[in-house]
Amino acid sequence: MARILITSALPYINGVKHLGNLAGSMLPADVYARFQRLRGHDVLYICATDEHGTPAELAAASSHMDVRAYCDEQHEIQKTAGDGFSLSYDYFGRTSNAPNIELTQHFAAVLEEKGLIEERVEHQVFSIDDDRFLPDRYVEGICPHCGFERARGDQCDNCGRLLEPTDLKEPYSKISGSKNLEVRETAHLHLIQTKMEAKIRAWVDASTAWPSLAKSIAYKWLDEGLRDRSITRDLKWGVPVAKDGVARPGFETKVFYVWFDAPIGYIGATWEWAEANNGDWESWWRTDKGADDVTYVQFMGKDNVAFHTVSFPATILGSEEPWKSVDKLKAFNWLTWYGGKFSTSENRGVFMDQALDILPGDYWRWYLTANAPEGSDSAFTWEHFQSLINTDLANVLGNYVNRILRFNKSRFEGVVPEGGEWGADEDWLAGELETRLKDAATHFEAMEFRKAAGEVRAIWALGNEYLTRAEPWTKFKTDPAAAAIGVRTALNYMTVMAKIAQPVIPNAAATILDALGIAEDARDWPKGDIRDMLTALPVGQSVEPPEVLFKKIEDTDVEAWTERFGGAEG
RNA sequence: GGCGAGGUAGCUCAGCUGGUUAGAGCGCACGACUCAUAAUCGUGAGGUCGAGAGUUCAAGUCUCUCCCUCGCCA
Repeated sequence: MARILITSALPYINGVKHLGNLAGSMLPADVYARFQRLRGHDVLYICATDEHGTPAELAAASSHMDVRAYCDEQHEIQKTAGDGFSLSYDYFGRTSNAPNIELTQHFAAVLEEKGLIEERVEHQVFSIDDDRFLPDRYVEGICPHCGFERARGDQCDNCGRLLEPTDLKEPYSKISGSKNLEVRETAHLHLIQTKMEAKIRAWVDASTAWPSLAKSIAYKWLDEGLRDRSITRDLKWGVPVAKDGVARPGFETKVFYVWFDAPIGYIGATWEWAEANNGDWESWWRTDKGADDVTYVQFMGKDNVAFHTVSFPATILGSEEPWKSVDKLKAFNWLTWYGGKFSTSENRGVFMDQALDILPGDYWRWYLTANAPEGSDSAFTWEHFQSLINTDLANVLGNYVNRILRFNKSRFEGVVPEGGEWGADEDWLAGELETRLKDAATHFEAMEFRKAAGEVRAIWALGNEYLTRAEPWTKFKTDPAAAAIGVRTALNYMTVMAKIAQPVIPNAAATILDALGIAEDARDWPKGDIRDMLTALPVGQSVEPPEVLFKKIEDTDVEAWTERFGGAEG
């Protein structure tokens, strides 16, 4: 039994995530976690909301809420949405909670001891009316180069030149529009990443279990040269710049910058899990305290790769403490909406809560796994969604369950029938299943989700092929015993179909296993002798057809959803 | 504008370090079957791999140029 630590990129607190976010980190992490649990491994799947930073403050302000209260509310909303998709976090924590605050302050202190943090004075724009320092991109004004009127403080959208906020003519606050600004000196802590470059490069070189997408992004950053980056901000909402409860002199009104404390949240959330479950978080994160046998797997979208391959490692490696660092890293491309990006304002795309309004989580889980944006960006379309759901879930899987259970009910009184001899058809089925089962496990293990889903689908289809060969409905007329072996094998096969479906569509799989009377503790990934697998159900056991597993998506549904959420014309 | 990703059957995508008749699923056509959610099973027709040039005995798979799409910086 291996110990596997799994984290999904932390969703930002600001609003419910859309399907692309789900597809690119939380869902595949969950599928992988479920698969590894079924394999009997000791899995810890951790996620959390990333709560600090200016966007959270502004969103709270526009909702006329205290930031903490806003985050409390949003955290619950995201937790609920995750539950709706059956995301099986062992813990869904918060970067604003005490463990993360303590850890963030700890890392800052240790990094400073190692000479990797320096205090430097910067000039930043302060908005008197907003009563706050403005991040560069929240200052706008006229570009000194091209005269564009809404240039940002970091760069001009029109001519593309990089700018400093102080370059802008007639600058104003993007937050309030106020022109009552001034430049103030403010000291900030900087992480001296330049000193870490060689160490990080060596670490990246040594990381073999990363896909090319992750490696190339990491090298791109390293090749361009790391920069020393500010890790504090003049904000109220965040991890206080303090040590042992005492604020650093001159930093009483400053907090750590969100990019520094967010990834530490993986560890913080594990600590939260430990407190809630009487667990030992250090045995997962400290290689000197038992984590040396842990395999750590991270899931993220491609926008997050640099933070996980360079920035966060700078923190971890820089501390020179025995922290666990990532072993396997799975990065996803974008799920696009008809080839373009999801957009709230333009009514393009579906958000997690809306998706659940329409259909249960399993439908989405199947589509997003079978169509995961692994090798390249992948386009969501209603038409594609409709065809995958109807074919794979309703017709191939759902109909199989229905046809065989109903046939069994009308011909064999709804119990696993007795009689008949294992024959050539059963040998054929067992042979096919043996290879496909291995392939499916291999693909799940390798985190190749499209291929894994494809193999699962192939195994489902195999059930229908077997029935075509066995044709119990024909044999029943002349030789009920011959029909019985067909039905009995088909029922046993259904247990395999459902068990391997569990990582992707856990609820539907549970419904099927319930119908077959499979005990909760007997639902692990199928293993052992194939023939045993296909003869395990006790003869005489009652099996009842469940309600329709998956309803079909009608053309009228697609029309209505296109109208509501956008589509080809959106 | 800079950077990145990509352009492979009607659609969504696979194609590792170049090498037999370029693959899958969906869709489509035809056939079979009738237990089942008009479901299922079988067979088949569809691409010369964005365009051009080059390297090579051999290129979708390497090089260059161009066109287009998408994303990030914004």
